[in-house]
Amino acid sequence: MDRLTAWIAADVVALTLRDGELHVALVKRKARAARGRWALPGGFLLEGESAEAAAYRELAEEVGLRRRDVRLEQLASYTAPKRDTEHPKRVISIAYLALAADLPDTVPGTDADEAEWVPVEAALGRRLAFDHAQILRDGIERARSKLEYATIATAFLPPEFTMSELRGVYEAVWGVRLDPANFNRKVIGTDGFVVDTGEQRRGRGRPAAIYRVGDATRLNPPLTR
Amino acid sequence: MDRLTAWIAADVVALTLRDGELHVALVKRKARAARGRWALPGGFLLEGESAEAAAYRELAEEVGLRRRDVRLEQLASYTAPKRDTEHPKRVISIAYLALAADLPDTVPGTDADEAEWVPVEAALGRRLAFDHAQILRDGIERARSKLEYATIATAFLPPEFTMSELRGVYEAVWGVRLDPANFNRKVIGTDGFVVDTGEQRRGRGRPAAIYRVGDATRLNPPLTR
DNA sequence: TTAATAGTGTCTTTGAGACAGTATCTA
DNA sequence: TAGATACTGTCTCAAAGACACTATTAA
Repeated sequence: MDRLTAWIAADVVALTLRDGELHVALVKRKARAARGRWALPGGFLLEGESAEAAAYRELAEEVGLRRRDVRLEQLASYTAPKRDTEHPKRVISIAYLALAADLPDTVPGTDADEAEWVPVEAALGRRLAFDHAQILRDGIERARSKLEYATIATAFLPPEFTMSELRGVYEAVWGVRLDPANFNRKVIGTDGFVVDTGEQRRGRGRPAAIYRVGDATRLNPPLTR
Repeated sequence: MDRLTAWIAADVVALTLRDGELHVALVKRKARAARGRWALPGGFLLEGESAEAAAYRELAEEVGLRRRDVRLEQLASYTAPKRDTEHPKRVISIAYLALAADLPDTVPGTDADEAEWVPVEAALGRRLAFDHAQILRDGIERARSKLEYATIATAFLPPEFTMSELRGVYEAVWGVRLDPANFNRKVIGTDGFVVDTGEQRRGRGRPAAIYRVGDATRLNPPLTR
C-alpha cells in the first residue's frame, strides 16, 4: 500500500505594524533542513497536539509571542509533494495567520534571538525557505481582505487606541490614504466595532478620544479598499 | 522524539442544486473505520500526491464527478487529536469545497453507487462519521459567504444559463427571495460577471436571454444576503 | 499666534430596494 | 385571450466620497 505518512508542520505568518509599516516575523533556521535560511516561524506537530496548539507553541518558542498577544486564525494548507525535499519524510504545512500589536523587541538569549520583524516587502525580497514566500503572500492577502469585512484591525493595536491609530492600520495594510471624516463616520456607525472610553490622549494637537474594542466581529456593510 | 507522523485525508464538501435546493454528496463508508456510517467523500493521500489531486481523485472514484465538472477550492484543515480515533494512526483532514452543476445521477455499479446527493438539512440530520458534520457546516457557510463577493454562483450552473437560473442559485443557497429587477441590474452592472450570448431559451412565458460565464471573479461592490 | 492634530457638517453621487409597468411567449 | 415568465423604468432612501469648516491642544 502506498498510503502517505507525513510530518505536519504548523507555520505562522505573524504580522504587526511598526512605524506605520506592515512587518512579518522571520526566523533564521537552525535545523538541518534549509539551515541558515530565513523562514516563517513554525515547526512540527507533536503527538497529541493540534495544529493550532503547535502554532501557538512555536510563536512562543521562536518569537516570544504569548497566546494573549496574538489573534490566530488558520490560513491554508500546503501539500505539494515537492514543497520540501530536504526532510527524510514528506512534510505538509498548515499555515496560520497571527496578528499582533507592536511589542517590545524579542528577547535575546532565548530561542527568539534569531527572530526578527521584517517589513513585508523586504521579507519577500529575501529568498525564504521552502514555499514560505507563497505562504507569506497568501497571509498578507488574507489580512488585507479580512480588514474589509471583519473587525480584526484592532488586533494590530493595544487595548486602547485612538481613531487615527485605527485608521493608520487600514492605511498601512492597504497602502492607501483614507478620508478621516468618512472613516470616523463609518467606524462609529458600525455598532460594536469600537467603544468610546470617555478618556482622551493628549499629543501635539487636539486631544484624541480613546476607544476600546467592541464586541462586533463582522463589518456590515464592509469597508472598501 | 515524539514528533507526529500522520495519515492525511482529503475530504470534500461537494454541493449542487437540485430542484432549487442545496444538496451535498455523501457516501456510505465501506472501510473498517466508521463502516456503514454516512460521510463526506474523501480518502487518504497517496505517496507523491497533493491534497488537491487526492480530492479530485476521490470525487471521481466515489461520486463519479470529473475534474471539469466541479470548481474546487480548499476549505480548511482539521487536526484535533481525537477527531478520528478509529484508525491505528492519527488522521488529519484537509477539506475541500466542490461546487457542481446538477448532473445525471451517479452511476450504479461503480464505487459511486453508494454515493447519494442529500439535501443539506437532511445531511446534517444524519449523524455523519468523524467530524464531518462540522466540515459540512463550514463548507456551507463558505459557499454562502463566497456568493457575496465572488462570481462562483455560476459553478452551480451549466455553461449556459438564464438570469432567473442564476438568481435561483442565490435564492437557494441563501434561502431568501431576491427582487428580479434589482438582481438583473446588479448582475448586468458587474462587468464580466456574465456575457449575453444573444441566444434565447423558450419556455412557458417570454423567452429568457441566455448568458455564459464572464471572466470576472470578484463582485465589487458585493451582493448582500 | 501658529502649527498640528481631531473632529463635524454638508453637498453630490451612487447604489439598494420597492414596486408599477411593459414585453413576449405558450396553451 | 389568459396566464406565465422575462424584463424595464422610476421613485425613495441610505451610504460613500469629497471637502470645507470648526475645535482644542502644544510650542
